[in-house]
Amino acid sequence: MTTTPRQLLEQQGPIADDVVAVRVGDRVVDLHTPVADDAVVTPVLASEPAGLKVIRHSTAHVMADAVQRLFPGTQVTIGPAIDDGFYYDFDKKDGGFTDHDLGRIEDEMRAIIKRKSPFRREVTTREEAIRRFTALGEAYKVEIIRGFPDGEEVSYYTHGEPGKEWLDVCAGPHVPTTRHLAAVKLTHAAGAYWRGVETNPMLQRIYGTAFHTKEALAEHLALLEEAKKRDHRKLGKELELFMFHEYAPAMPFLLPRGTRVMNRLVELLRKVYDDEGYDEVSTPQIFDRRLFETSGHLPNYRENMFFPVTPDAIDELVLAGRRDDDEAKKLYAARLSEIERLAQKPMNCPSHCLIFGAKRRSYRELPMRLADFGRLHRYERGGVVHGLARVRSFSQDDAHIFTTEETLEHEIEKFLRSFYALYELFGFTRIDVKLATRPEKRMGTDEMWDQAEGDLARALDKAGLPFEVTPGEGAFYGPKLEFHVHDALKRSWQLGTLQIDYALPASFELGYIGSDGKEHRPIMLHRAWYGSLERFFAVLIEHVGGAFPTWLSPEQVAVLSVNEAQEAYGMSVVQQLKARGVRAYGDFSRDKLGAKIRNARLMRVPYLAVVGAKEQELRAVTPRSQRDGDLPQTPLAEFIDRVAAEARLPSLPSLAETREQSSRLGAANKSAHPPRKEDKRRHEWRQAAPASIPGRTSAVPRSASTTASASPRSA
RNA sequence: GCCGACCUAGCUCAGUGGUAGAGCAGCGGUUUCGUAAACCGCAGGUCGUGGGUUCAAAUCCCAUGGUCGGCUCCA
Repeated sequence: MTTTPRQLLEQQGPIADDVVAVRVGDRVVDLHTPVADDAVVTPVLASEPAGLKVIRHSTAHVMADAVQRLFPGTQVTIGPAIDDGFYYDFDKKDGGFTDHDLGRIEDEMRAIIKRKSPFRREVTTREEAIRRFTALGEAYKVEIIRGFPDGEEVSYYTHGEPGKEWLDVCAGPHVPTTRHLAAVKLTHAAGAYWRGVETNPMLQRIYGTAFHTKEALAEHLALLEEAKKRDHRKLGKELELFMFHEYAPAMPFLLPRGTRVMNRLVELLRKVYDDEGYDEVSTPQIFDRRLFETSGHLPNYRENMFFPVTPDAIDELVLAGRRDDDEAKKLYAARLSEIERLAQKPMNCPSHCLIFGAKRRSYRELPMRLADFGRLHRYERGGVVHGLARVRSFSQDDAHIFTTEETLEHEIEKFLRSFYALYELFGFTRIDVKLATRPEKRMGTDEMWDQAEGDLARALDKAGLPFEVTPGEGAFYGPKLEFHVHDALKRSWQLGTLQIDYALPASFELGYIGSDGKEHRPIMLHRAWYGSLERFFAVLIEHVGGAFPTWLSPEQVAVLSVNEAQEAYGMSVVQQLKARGVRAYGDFSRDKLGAKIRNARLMRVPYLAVVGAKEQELRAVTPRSQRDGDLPQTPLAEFIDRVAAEARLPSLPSLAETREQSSRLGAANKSAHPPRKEDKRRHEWRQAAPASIPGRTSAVPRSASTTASASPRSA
């Protein structure tokens, strides 16, 4: 094979400037990699995703080159293209890279790019490559090459002026020359373990991004800025939804406005629970350790648990420690173990097993669905906590379903249908499904795991849901279905989950009497739709940019007076709204109307109702909607009817309706609610389905220039 | 937990060895005003905390808490 794609393309005519590689079958290769003489090659353009990937990977090489020029002695490791850019990991002798360093590196990269040197590919033997990189002092590269099978060819790439080429082991492909690297930006530096293993040395990673044009790069950076404005931590502070304090790190305080939203989220679920046969329970926070020995949490989950200690236990330990005789040493050891006598619950499942096991159960009681909004505490290491999305104290829409083999499949189906109906209601359309299989640390037999993993995979197939298998990521008691949704900055968070558990019913020796009069063991499902309420709240805040739909909003109407003469009328408007269950407040301060509007808009109040002299006289209001802007003056009674209707808790479509939906799960952007019958007047209000969240259009204030761009999906 | 950065008034941020600042919010007054910020004044900080260096520390050094970006780990 001596023919290059460049030659093949040239036979078809001159090669366009923006061709960075070619596609041969499924492979993307560069223009100078030899291919079969009769290969069918199609150009890969700089602007298409595959082309951008080539550009970014090539940029990573140039960055590594720049780093080694500026910081001699720094070793290179790996540097792949990733979703929105690339990174390269370095072993730098004296600590990490500063922001100042990043600027210098970027300048150096521009200088390298300006020289327009070609990327060249060479092939050598494994042994020769090892010799070559050993001579360069690149220990990590040598380790990588040693990992290749014996006798395998090794390709490497160079760029740069002759005699000063920069060299990297690499499968490619790369752009023809550095000329194609038009727009480059280094974003941040961070530590990363070599090969991602915590016990390996910490390397220094630089993240960057690159595009085919400067305009595309600028657009991407603007998008990131826009996304940062939706960060739930920022909005949580601005909108007074929640706060943190260093006296309770990573444990959120939900403020009045945030609590109102959360309560609505829970109210909605309680209604669904009623429809679907769940029974809510409430269980203790602190247990004797024996519970978690039985459940397997102590052997498998201890590192994530808090252990409360009584003052007696501490005092006795201190006293025993003060004495210095043999008996005291024995006493001390005994007291020390007492310290861990109590444990704060990290999950609800053990309590629910106790409830199930508390009396003789009949098959007639199954499926038994126990729901629990109880607060959980999990010790999380300092570096992993993240706003409301990863906390140490949280609650879940947790429920455990005790079921028979026969009804298991039906229960899973029911879970999936309601899950998708719920998420569609909130406007989440991009949901990644993962099937997490048996971890190393686990309970139960392999047969149980085979069974449970198979059950879940079959249920997904039956629902027509594409999913990814993540081996070893399951819970210690059973495999998990995980439902992941992205935040504003495209970080993916697991929200809902469904887990099949054969292990805990066995550990707790749970049983029920079947219709045959014999004792049988139930199967347990652990399930949550929202997952952690706090995390769901975080993702929801970012999804809607702080502008909640009316039914969820902490305040639904702000009544604004034009001047003090309307205060009495305004107060009566607020009272009448409240009487109809609408969360309303009045702003009768001496501010100008413009200022009142600004304040209410900043707090994302869905409806403003302006009352001036005209409105007072006509018993009317002039509304303005967060979503639709100014609305015509409306009689008060009509306004109240309208808002009260929109403020009501939405209902999930019935199971029959969702059956149809579940067959098109993942279909984008369809409203859960068909448009209602509208009369003329309603039409003026530009009715949208009240329950669906307009995340893509009005989630950020209208004044923002790139309204749609803040959506994580549109990037 | 690891690597790096950051922490100044309620919030957003200036201030890099020599007397702690601004805007907004708050409070007091003036203004009564029609769709995104009226005007004047007042008050507010042992510069996260604890040590150290120095004649002198918000500023330099060490420790510690918290936060942020990643890594690892998870709802």
